Amino acid sequence: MALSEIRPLTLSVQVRDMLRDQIMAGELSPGERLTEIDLSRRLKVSRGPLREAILQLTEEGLLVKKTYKGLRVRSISLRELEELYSMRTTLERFAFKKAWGKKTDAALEDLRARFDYLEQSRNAQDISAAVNGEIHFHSWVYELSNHSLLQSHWRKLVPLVRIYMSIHNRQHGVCGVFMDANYTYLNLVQGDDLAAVLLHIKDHMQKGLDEVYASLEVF
Amino acid sequence: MALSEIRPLTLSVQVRDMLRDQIMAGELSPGERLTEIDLSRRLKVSRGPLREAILQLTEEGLLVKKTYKGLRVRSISLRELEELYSMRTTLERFAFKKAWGKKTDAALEDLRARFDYLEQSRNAQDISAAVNGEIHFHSWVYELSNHSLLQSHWRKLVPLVRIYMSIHNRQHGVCGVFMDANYTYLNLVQGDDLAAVLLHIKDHMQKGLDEVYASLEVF
DNA sequence: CACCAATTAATTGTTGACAATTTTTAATTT
DNA sequence: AAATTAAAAATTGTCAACAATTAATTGGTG
Repeated sequence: MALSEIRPLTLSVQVRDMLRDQIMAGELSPGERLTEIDLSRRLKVSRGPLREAILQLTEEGLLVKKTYKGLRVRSISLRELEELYSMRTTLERFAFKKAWGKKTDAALEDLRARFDYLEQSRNAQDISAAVNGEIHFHSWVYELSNHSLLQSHWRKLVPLVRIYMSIHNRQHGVCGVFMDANYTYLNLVQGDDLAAVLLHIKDHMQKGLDEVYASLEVF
Repeated sequence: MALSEIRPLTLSVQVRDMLRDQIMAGELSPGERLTEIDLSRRLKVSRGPLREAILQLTEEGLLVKKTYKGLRVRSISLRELEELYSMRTTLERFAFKKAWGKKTDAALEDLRARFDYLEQSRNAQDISAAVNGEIHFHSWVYELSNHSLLQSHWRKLVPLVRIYMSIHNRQHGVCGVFMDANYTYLNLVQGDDLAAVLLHIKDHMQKGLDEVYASLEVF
């Protein structure tokens, strides 16, 4: 078994992860103005590592920064929503093309396990766990593709996906038609028809987009 | 005319751009170990903004950082090369699907201008300008697609593309079969057959990959 | 001479103070 | 009272010193 090297947890990565969680949990609302001084006081950390954390979250698209002006939690627009879904469709279809030849029994067993975890979290009404589960479920194909550049682009997308999912879940509750689509997804992937999977992804994404569109009408 | 807001040039962005240029010009060779102290002395800047610059270049994939261990200029592998080209194929085909309906005479005129600039730079044997020109030429479709998320993923890819191009050019000189492919590309884009463009991109990328593969044999 | 341990040096991570810039407040004028 | 300007407070950007960790050196031992 290959041990992955562990590195010391620097403050800046701890702060980064902490802030990311808070943003995705909605404790810092979209559009909200943040100040470094306040954050450093609340997190009990000096501004050096805090600024490094902020810089990374800015690159991830969770924060927006303007020189000498300040810092805001990213707010979302319908346009960005549409872009996110079309981008994800493209990458996920590409991932399946790359991964299809690498399917093994063990890999499929892994996917079923991820599905079970997701189902469990949704049944337990645990929003945070459900979002994590959904991400983990859909990460499967990216990992199987064994394409590290593609994986890094998927990781770049994940924070946005999480934001949108948490919005969706807050509006609709954790139970929804999403789960049916995931079930179809699981069955198709276990089958032999790559084209059907690719088609389903397109439909599934479109359905998700329509749902969140409807949620946002309220705003 | 809409004026784009200008922001003060902070040290960290100046340092970031400076370092990126040096890496892409090959003045800092792949695999080379860098120390913050040395860099801060040479750039006459304290380590604060330097570290922010380093962090960003790390996110871009130009540098590799390990906690408490140090910093290296990213080195490249054949595997990463293959990944880069397949990723770029996927994104560029997606961009064309999005952009195809937005083609106008003005946009095509713009593309021709980018082609002319590229041709000029190559004829002048100016490697740096040629790489810039190639990037600018291929950025056209991403800009036309009007898909900002896609554009940000393309920007994420650009630094790697530049590295590979500069390697290619150093081995082959600035004149090569690339230019023929670009000419075909230009003509196809001016035509009406989207499918032909998509197919050409796949072929073009494969050709570029094969060429660079051959270059790397020497190593 | 090779090998190991302890010590020293060098490097990265963190901190608090200071400078540059922006925002807010207060005073002044019309 | 509204608008303008000047002072101040607050915030972001930068710096230099200190702590934590790693790499290099030295000295001893078989």
